[in-house]
Amino acid sequence: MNLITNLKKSTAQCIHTLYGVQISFEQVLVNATKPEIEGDYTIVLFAFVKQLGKNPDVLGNELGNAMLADMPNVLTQFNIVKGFLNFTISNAYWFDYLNNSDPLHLIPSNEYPRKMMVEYSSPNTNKPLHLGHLRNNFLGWSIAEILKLQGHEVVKTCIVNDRGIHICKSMIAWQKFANGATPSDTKQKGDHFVGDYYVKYNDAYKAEVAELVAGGMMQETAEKEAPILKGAQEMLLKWEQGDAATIDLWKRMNSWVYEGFEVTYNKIGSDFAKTYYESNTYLLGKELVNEGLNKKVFYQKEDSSVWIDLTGDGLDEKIVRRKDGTSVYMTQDIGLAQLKQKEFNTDASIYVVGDEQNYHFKVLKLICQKLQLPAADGIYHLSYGMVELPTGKMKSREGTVVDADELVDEMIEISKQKTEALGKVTEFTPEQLSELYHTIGLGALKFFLLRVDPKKKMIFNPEESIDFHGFTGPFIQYTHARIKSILRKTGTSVTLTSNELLPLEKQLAIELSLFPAIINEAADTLDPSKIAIYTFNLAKLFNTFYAELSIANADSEIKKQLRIKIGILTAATLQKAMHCLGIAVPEQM
RNA sequence: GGCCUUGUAGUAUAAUGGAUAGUACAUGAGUUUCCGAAACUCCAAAUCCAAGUUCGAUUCUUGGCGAGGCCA
Repeated sequence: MNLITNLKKSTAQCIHTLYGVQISFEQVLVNATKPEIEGDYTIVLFAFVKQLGKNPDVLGNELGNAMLADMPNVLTQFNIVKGFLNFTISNAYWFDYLNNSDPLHLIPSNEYPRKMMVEYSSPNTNKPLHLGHLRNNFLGWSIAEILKLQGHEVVKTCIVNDRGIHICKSMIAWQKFANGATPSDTKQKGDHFVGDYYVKYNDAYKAEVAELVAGGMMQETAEKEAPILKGAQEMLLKWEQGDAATIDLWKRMNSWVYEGFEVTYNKIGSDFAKTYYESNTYLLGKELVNEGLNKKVFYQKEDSSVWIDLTGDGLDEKIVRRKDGTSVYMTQDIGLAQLKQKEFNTDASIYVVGDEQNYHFKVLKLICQKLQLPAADGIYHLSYGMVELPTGKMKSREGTVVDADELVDEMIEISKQKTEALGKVTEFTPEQLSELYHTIGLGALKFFLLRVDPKKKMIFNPEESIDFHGFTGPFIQYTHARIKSILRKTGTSVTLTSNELLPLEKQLAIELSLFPAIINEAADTLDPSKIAIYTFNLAKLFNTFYAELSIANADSEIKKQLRIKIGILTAATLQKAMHCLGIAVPEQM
């Protein structure tokens, strides 16, 4: 029951009755009319002009009149400008829309709910979360909420990269340099504590390499022969053999990291129905390789390594088992995909992973399809761009990362300062205040990371603090708080009686009516930035409306009732939309 | 070397092939006796280059230049 869809259908229908030509309603282009031109919605005629061999003005007139007759209660008039057919929508339509809209049911219920999995976050247990992880976490959480709002069932999962040579590096550094120290000894968060040893490993490694080179060794050889690297490699072997002491140390250090992660996840609001650990899943997929060989999806080379030939699909040949029988990342991922499918049986599975793995996921999906794994077609890669510094890529090895915990704390601190400076919130308890600072600080941060198209890489300048004005989270939070403040004074029970709408009132009704379509678009394209942009436009429009027209002191009681309803719907829409971005909106700020 | 992504005002961003390329920050000029100024109003400023397809190209195609990534 969406107006734009109805306009498209009517267009297709009228063209059919007028000229006997069948066109699909989806190819009709309907836009919002430019503000300078009279009308609300515009149909672009050019496409049909050619197809029907008609002059645009003649076609526009015939089509316009036919559509007026077809939708008499909705359309009041039309005009034609240079091949654009502009319709004015009746006030009665918008009045009905406002009158019938329920702030608790802004999104129509879904006739085809599905079960979807969103896998996101993917932390490493050798370092704390950084800004790139935040983008990942916010995107994953947001997509999950958007899908939920559409009525789907969503399972959030996380795969933790808790094994491998990089983990052994921080382990060996801890053995060598820590003297048995623990996070509680140094009063550090466990993930930061372990991350520091990862950095220490790299410092020691560099020093050892330099020393070997000074002793006359070739740089390349030195990089392979550094004792601390040898130690880490040995440790990995022991880990794989199940050596008790190694496993103990590994468990101990990982538990420190998980304690730290939990604090961060709580603070930023990430949660998971199930967490998978690579240490449990890295051997998965082995039997799938044999199965693939039997099905002739894979083939074996003379050295007994196993491959898949994807050249027919425009890709390369890809190895799935090395000649020594060990598996590769791809094999594990196929195995994990199968396991997740067994455990949750979802219709679709969305992986939130950086764009450096675009190729990997293309291959993963293709292999799963060729192996005919169930739901292989439902694999989607939500690919997002790197967050870079003005100086280039962030590297945790070199300590050039924007730490997630530090950034979050800084944002909370800034929101505290700004709130105190404005001095508007006076009767809050200390607990309420600290919750408010958290809401605003995280709102600014989340909005900042989600307002950009995910696939674009973004540059973050730590020197410039994240804004609180303009296209930002706090701007929208402020708009919401202001509406709520007014509604507290006017009350929220309303009866609408008049069809008359001023231009700004109508514009708001139009903007509000777009919300369900925006949610669908964001879900279809896996792009929360669509919602951020919409939310900003709605808030901005309301602020203009608010500056122009009084609500509580409206000229008449009729107008007051109408504007209160607009306020109620705007606040509810802002709240829902922001929730989709993982951002809370305060009642006061 | 092969493949993928990307290039819009000083900066950051938007635009299913459609009207005069939208918005924010920063800059400049204004708006508080009235519902919350974290707000509102106004000024100035941009599609990397070249060809092609089209009634129409920021968008599609090809080539060049720049940035980033993946596979060896």
